[in-house]
Amino acid sequence: MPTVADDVFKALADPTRRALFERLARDGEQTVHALTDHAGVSQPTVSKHLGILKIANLVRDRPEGRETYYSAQPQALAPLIDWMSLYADFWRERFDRLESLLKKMDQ
Amino acid sequence: MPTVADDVFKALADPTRRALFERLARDGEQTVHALTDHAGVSQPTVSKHLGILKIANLVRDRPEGRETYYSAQPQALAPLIDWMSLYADFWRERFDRLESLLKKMDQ
DNA sequence: ACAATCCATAGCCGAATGGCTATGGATTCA
DNA sequence: TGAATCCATAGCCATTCGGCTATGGATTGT
Repeated sequence: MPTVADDVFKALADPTRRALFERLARDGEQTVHALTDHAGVSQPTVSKHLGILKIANLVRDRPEGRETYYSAQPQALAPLIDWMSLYADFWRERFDRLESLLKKMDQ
Repeated sequence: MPTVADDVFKALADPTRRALFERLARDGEQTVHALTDHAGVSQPTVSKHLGILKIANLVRDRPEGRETYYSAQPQALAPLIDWMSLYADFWRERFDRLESLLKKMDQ
């Protein structure tokens, strides 16, 4: 059953990609070069990971001259929220807050 | 950055494993044999996947005679919620800022 | 104009992944 | 007791994955 959530789950399954996403979410839009400086892997590897994150809509790119600025798109986490909502009986409070935030941001 | 969330993300990255978890969460505790009947893969493959889910604490096994009953442990999703909540906070900040800005502009 | 920088793509490689069959121990049934 | 069932493990194989270097187009700086 390949779903929409599949790309997102797979994209976030790798620690390097999660770190890239985390950094973009925390520190805001930045270039591939800036990301590479802190990623601990080569620039082509960073580019490849960003490509996978982009397919999952977790990041967005904004080319500007010879540079490309990437930024996080946390709304792309929504499919995960949807999927987990089926099993979320336990942490109901935390979850409700998160979900309503996402819906607000989606508008 | 290998975190606690890593096992959970990796475990859920595979569609077959997600389907197993979904079925256990939806229909409750059941044997490997019952799971195999609906998984579309062989029994050893199901067992292997269950092993990975178990390492991530997403399922629990209860041997009984020659059978083994598995059940879902949705609490194991908590690390994912926690991870995502980091970005919920991030969103709320920005959202709150935007909201207050809009109010100011409205005056 | 030339040199340097940024980044994406291509191509390679070893390790991990997800599937299978074969097997065998443990249990249950006839 | 003997046959059948349940399930985990082992071992195999093809594919995917995550890293690298090499390269080259585009842009920017000198």
